[in-house]
This record gives sequence, structure tokens and C-alpha cells, in this order.
Amino acid sequence: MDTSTTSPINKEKIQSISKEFKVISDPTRLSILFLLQKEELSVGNIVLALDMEQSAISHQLKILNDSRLVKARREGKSMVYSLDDLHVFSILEQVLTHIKEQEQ
Amino acid sequence: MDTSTTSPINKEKIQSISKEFKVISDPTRLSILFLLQKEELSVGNIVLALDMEQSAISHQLKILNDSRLVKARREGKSMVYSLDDLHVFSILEQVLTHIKEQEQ
DNA sequence: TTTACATATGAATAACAAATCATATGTTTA
DNA sequence: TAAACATATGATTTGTTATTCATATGTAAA
Repeated sequence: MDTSTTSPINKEKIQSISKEFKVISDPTRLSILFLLQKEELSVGNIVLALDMEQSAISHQLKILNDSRLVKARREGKSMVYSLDDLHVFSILEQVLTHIKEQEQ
Repeated sequence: MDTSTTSPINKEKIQSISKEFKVISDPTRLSILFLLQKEELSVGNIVLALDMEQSAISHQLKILNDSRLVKARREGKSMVYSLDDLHVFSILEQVLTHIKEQEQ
């Protein structure tokens, strides 16, 4: 009798939920998400708004982009980032659903 | 013109949301929460279910307890932990609310 | 009232993630 | 097509967090 069969939720699922939460639990990434809630922004403008190194912002944007929380398009020399709203919500709702399912 | 006045959400708020998310984004803590969704459990039983060191579990339970996601009561030699459901939900709903507020 | 049992806790270590540094890539303009 | 500009990226450093180790605390039973 191992835990993988008896536990209500398996390790892979826990890992994936964990990963999704981690993406949205870093202060820098959260700040970016909240900034983009208002309007789309170039990397340079995000750097200005958060007063951080361009490299740090780019690294975090990559993580957000990889998890499809934001999307990017080129505009001349700049890259303009915007929210991929649907996915932000789906992550949260997915977790709420999980919890609610376990309830009864 | 500083970001604290112009940004839609201030640094302290970001920090507190970040902290709350971090608590529920660790795989071990998530596993404990999902286990307790089903039934209340002693530390020993959580240790068995997750097949981890007792000390590691206790440390994580402390973090969950400090953020009031779980509560504990003594039962003989054991400590029995259970979910503090309301607070789990309030954290998630708080964030959803934040995001929705920013939307329009 | 000593021993065993269950959990908690402080300190040290290990694992991981973020920021920095240096530089590369891609785009526009002179 | 060289220079300037905007962003991305690999490697290193720094910071943070989880786990382990050793042991303390609290409870119950012999």
C-alpha cells in the first residue's frame, strides 16, 4: 500500500500546482502582473516602473512568458508585454476547483 | 514621481500577497493541505502518508499553523492537525478579488 | 519516577531561486 | 554598414527556504 494510490491527489499533480503557485508568488513577478493589469508595457517601461535592473526584469518576464501568464510582441526596437488574462484566471480557478472537489 | 503613488498596488500589499502564496506553493505544505482536506490527522500519520522525516513535517506544520491554514489540538501524546478551511479560501478569494478589481 | 512515545525546535547543511554581471542578439537610424 | 538602442541570455554571486541532525519538551504508561 503506497501513498500514490491512497493519497487523494498524486505527486505529479501536487508538483504542477506547486509550480504554478510559485510563478505567481514572487514579488517581482506579481508586481509585473499587476502593472500589466492596467496596460500593456514595454520592458523598458516595466524597468522604470519597478526601478529594477533590466536584466532582472527580462529574466522574470521569461518565466511569466514560459508559463503563459503574459504574452509579448515586438514593436520596433521594443518588446511589449501584456497579460494573458485567461491563463492567470485559469490557474487560480483550477486550484479553487481542486479544493472544492475534495470538500464533500 | 515615485512608483508607490503611481502603481495601482503598493509594495506592502504585493509583499503580503506574495507571502500568502508562498505558503501554499511548497509541495510539502500543499500535500499536507490536501491530506487534511479529507480528514484530520496526527503528525505521525502525516509523516507516514508522505513518507518524510518527522522533523521536516513538524517544521512545515508550524508554517501552516502560523499562517492559520491549519489548526492543532492535543490528543493524548499526539497532536492532531486539521484544516482551517475558511482561511485557505479567504487567501485565494482575496487574490481573485484583487485581480478582478483591477480589471475594468 | 523512570522509560517509552510523540512532537517541537534550534542550528547546520543542502537545495533552489533571484539578482547581477558581462555580453550576445535583434532592430532601427545615421 | 556602423553605431545606438532595446531586450535576452548564460554564468556567477547572493539570498532564501527546506531538510536534516541533534536534542529538548511534553504526555502517558510501566
